Amino acid sequence: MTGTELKRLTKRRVETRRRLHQAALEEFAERGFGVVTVEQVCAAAGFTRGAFYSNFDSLDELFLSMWEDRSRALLADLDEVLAAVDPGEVRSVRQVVELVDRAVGLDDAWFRVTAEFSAHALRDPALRRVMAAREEAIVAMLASVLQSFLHGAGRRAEDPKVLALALVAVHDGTSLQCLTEPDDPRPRLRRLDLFERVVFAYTVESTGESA
Amino acid sequence: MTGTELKRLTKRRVETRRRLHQAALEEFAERGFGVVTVEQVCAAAGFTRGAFYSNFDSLDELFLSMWEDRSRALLADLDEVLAAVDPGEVRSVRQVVELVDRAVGLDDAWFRVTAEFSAHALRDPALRRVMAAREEAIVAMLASVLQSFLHGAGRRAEDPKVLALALVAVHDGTSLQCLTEPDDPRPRLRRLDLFERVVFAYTVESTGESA
DNA sequence: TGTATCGAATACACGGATGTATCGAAAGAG
DNA sequence: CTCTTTCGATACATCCGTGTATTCGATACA
Repeated sequence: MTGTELKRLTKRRVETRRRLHQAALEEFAERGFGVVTVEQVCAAAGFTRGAFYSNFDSLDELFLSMWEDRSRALLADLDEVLAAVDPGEVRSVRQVVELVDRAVGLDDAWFRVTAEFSAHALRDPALRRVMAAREEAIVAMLASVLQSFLHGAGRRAEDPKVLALALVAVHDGTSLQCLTEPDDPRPRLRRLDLFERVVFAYTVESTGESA
Repeated sequence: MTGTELKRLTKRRVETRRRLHQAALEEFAERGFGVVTVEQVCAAAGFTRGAFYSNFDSLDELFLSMWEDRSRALLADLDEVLAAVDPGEVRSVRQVVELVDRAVGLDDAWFRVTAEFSAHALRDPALRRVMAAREEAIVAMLASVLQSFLHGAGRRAEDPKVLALALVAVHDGTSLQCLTEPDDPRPRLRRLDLFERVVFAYTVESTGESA
């Protein structure tokens, strides 16, 4: 695996990469990138380094690949879950907030890994672009789904994207607070409350229908 | 420097530690913890590793020491700056927000280093406590100073600490957005806007005086 | 000024992670 | 079923960072 030459993605290869991704996620979450060695990831995946070097050039590449992959998967999941909701059943802003919060979830391992990814991205323009692209995708999805949910709650966002950006920022900031005090339920409650107030702050009453 | 034995802090020692702290901040911000070696930090500080091992046990210890030290210094600065403001001159929420935002600033290097510190803290209970303590100090300071500023703007927070916690979360989340797109001024503007709306969302009109 | 302590420089030994080159087994094509 | 290709395992050479033990200069103190 040298340079940018594309290897054919046979079934075996795909499976190997999948297991390495998974192992990388676990190891990086548990011990942290920069501490974990190639060999540790391989061991956790049940391989030797031969498999690794046949699939990736460096730990950095594996990290990026893993993060992008899982990032996509999570976004797709979120999209699916929210698409399955009947917008007609949403009656209040509080409901919207709880719905989205539940759908997003709060995965400790993933947040840890993402925190480190962010830290790296702040130093690497290429990674920054990756992060920016992902955020844009989230914002776009949120914006559209929020608008349809808020309709049922009798509200309308003036600029859905700005609202979505605000919610993402709040999500990031409060996640850190939640996971810094993992045994304390209060940050979770404050988070929901803040979500709700922000939604109100960026929406107006939508004249027309609603409860 | 083995174990927890306390070396007497002579002038020379203090100066050496200061330079190592400074060099660590720069190197970690530039290249990232986990990539930087002991030797690189020492070189950046104009020392060899002898000085390092005479003052610290490991890079981790230096990182923690440096972060705590600077963290304290920044908080003290912030306190000083805000204490110098005449609360009587604050007339609007917008002014409060801009004041605090200006005082906090947005130091790229410091944010990078803190991002990595957070990532580590999510894995290490001892570091988590350090972070929590610092957050508490910030919140306490913000809460008190906000209350006095808001008074001039004709508003009053029901629970100043909750407001402060919300603002800290918003600050963290939006900082990431700002530094992810360093050349785009819009995140900065959105940030101020979000601050302002959150302040309104967590305060009520204070009957009595004000403009 | 002489002496003792302190602190940073230097030298060295060790471990361990990386990446490559080679081999053998398993999967896939005809 | 055979032949070919692919891919992971193994072995090896190399490099680099660490931490310690020792030295030597500087600084404080009497």
